[in-house]
Formats: sequence, C-alpha cells, structure tokens
Amino acid sequence: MEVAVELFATNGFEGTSIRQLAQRADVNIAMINYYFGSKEKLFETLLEQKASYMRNRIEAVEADESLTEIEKLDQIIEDYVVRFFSQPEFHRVLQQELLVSQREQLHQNVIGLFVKNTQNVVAIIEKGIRKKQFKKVDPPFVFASIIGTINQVMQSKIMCNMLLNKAFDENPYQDPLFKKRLIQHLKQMVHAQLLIEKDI
Amino acid sequence: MEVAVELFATNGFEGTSIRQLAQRADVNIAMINYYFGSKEKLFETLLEQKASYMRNRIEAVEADESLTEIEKLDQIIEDYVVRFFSQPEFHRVLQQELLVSQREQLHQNVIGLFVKNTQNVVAIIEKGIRKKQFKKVDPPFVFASIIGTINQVMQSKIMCNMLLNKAFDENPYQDPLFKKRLIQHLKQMVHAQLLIEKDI
DNA sequence: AAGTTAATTAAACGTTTGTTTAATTTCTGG
DNA sequence: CCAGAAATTAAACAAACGTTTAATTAACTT
Repeated sequence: MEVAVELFATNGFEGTSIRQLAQRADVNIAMINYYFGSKEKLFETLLEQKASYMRNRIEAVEADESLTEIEKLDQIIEDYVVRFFSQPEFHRVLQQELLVSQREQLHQNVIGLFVKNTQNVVAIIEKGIRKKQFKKVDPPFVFASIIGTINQVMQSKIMCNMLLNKAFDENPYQDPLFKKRLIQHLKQMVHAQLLIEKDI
Repeated sequence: MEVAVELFATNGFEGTSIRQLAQRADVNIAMINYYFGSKEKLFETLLEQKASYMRNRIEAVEADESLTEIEKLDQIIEDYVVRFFSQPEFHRVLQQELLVSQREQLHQNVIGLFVKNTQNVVAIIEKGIRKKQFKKVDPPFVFASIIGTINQVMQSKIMCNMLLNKAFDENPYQDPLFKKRLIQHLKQMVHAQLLIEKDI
C-alpha cells in the first residue's frame, strides 16, 4: 500500500498498472488480487484507511470549548498543513480523485468527507460572526481559500522550487521553513480577512 | 477536440480511450492518429492551443500604467474567474496535468506557464509593497491563495452544490451569482490582506 | 509427522489499449 | 471528366491491461 500511494500520486490510478505495483513492492502480481480482490478495491482500502484522520481532528478542535473561534481556525490551519506535509503523496491522490469522476462511488465518498469538514469550519466562522468577533465574510469561501492554498502549494514539487528559487531536485515538503512560511501566510490571511480591528 | 476536453476532464487522460473519443465525436478511430499523430499529440495540441490565453491577459494588465497595483490585482482576479468559469472542463484537465507527472515534457510545460503567471503577479505585489501601498506579505503565497481558491471551487460541481445548498444536478459554473460571490470574496480577501488602513 | 489450510508462484485468460495497414471513397485542379 | 491527392473506412496489429487458474510451497494444527 505504501508503493500504491507513491505510484498513484505520480501516475494516477489508471496510469498505474498492477504489474508496476507488484514489481515495485516486490510481490507477485496475483497477490494483489488475492489480498485486495481487485485494483479498485485496493484503492478504496487505501483511501478509507487514511481519509478519516482529518475528520476526527477537526471535530475535536470544534468541540474544544477552551479555544476562541480564531484560535480554533489557527489550530485547524496548523493541523491541515502538518497533515498534508507529512503525507504529500496521499493528498495528491485524494485531489486526483476529487478531480476525476470515473469511479462514481469513490468520488462521492471523498466529496462527502470533504463537505463534512467544510461544514464544521463554516460553523466555527459563523459562530465568530454571530459573536461579532469576525467580519461578515462568506464562510464556505473562506474555507475554500485555506484548503485551496494548501492544495495549490502541494500540487507540484517542481513548481514550489521554482517559486522559491530553490534547486530543481529539492523537496520543499521536507523543509520546515517552507512549512512555517505557509502557516504564517495562512494565519495572516485569515486574521486580516476575519478579525475586526478594535483599537481605534 | 471539444469532445477531448470533455472526456479528459471527467475521466482523465489515461482514463479516456481513443475509441471513446472517436465514438463521441462521431469519427473513425483512425482519424485521430491521422490528424494528430497520436493520442498524446492530441493532448499537447489541446493544451497549447488554450493555455497561452491567460498569459497574454496578465501581461497586458501588468503593463497597463493607468492602473494602480490594487486595481491590477482586482482585474486579474476578475479575468481568472471569468476565464475559468467559461471553460471549467479545460481547467480541470490542466489541474490534472499539474497533479500527474507521467508525461514529463508536458508536465514541465504546464508548470512553466504557471510559474510565469505567478512571477508577473508577484512583481505587481512587490511593487505595491515598495510603494508602501501594501502590507509586507508573502507575494507568491498570496497568488497561491487566489488561484488555489478558484481551483478549489472548480474542482467539483457536486461539492459546490453541496456547499451552497443547491440541487444536486445544477451547474454552479453557469450561475452568475455564484461567480459574483467568488469574485467578491477574492477581492475582499486580497484587500484585507494587502491594503494598509490609512484612515486612523 | 501427517493432514489441512494459507500463501505464493508462473502461466494463461480474455479484453482493451493505441496504432497501423491497405482498401475505398471523396475531393480537387487542369 | 478524369488523373492524383486527400480523406475516410474497416480490419488487423502487437502490446499491455486486470484477472483467474492450477500447481507448488509454506505455515499451522492436532
């Protein structure tokens, strides 16, 4: 399954053959169907196993009553970035599945998961607006900007390196400074957009 | 080629067969190779034909000296959204190619194009910072947020409908109100993030 | 240690893939 | 109107695909 994430991430699902997988994982071709049933089942297993993690994190943050609304958002931003950076290949696979709608059922599942996350974050923002701590923004779009920024940055290693004038073959996702910069940007963005300046 | 954009967008490049293409376009299978040489050449032709458009628009805006920096950014936001909304399928194809790096040369080309656009926008933001009109932000990330937000929203029709409580089968990209809302959000975001409040 | 189950293998299965061939039809210029 | 080029076709091509089979090896169980 490690090999599967890796290959699906760079070649896509249909772009990866069972023979490639078997060779890279150093197992017999038939074993994949023996253990997973089919190539598609392997893919489903892979997604199900990993995709539920962020759900739990976000729900925990939302339920935490010791945090203010802006602190919750800050925490979610950090969680997302840390999570994405720790498994960049997997999230590339997720993004592809959102983009391509060939396997309908799986596509729907991924979307469903994503929508739930959105609703949680939207709820936090709306609460902040009701409490008059936040400006009257467009909550689902604010979340789209947070997650969209991260996705954009995670889309291509080469692009990141070019943008930041780094060497061609470096891995920006292993660079703690890069991570820090992204988090800082996101927080600054959300703060500027949401917080009402009270010191006038 | 119209059919190709459509099918590549929903099924991906490797997920679309020449036979599918031929059938939907109502032509003989052999004609695709006769006119384009190969499936991959067809894809290249498709990308090259459409991808250069945004380049020219952005360069024109950057060169326009009648506009202030923030007006330039506003204009670019509007251009991007209008362009993406007018050809949502094509931009899904572009995103896929950014995500998947199986066809190295093509992948590089798409990235190259994107990086140039980024550099132009970054130049505008940096100019605004030098002129003390903008806060000291992280320019490439600001652009990543703009383009990432749009991509996020363009990623899945179904997701958009869910987020905005619309019917399952509606097309949000044809809804002028949706477009307006996205533009407004982006401008508000960029303004809040960049502009220095001078009225104290 | 024998008997049963599970794991692993190489080979073959039928499809589907992108591409090419060779024959035929359509178009075009003199 | 008719040669020659261009466009279009159905059929065939080899290669690659996901999956299955049947045989062999390894691992348990009593």
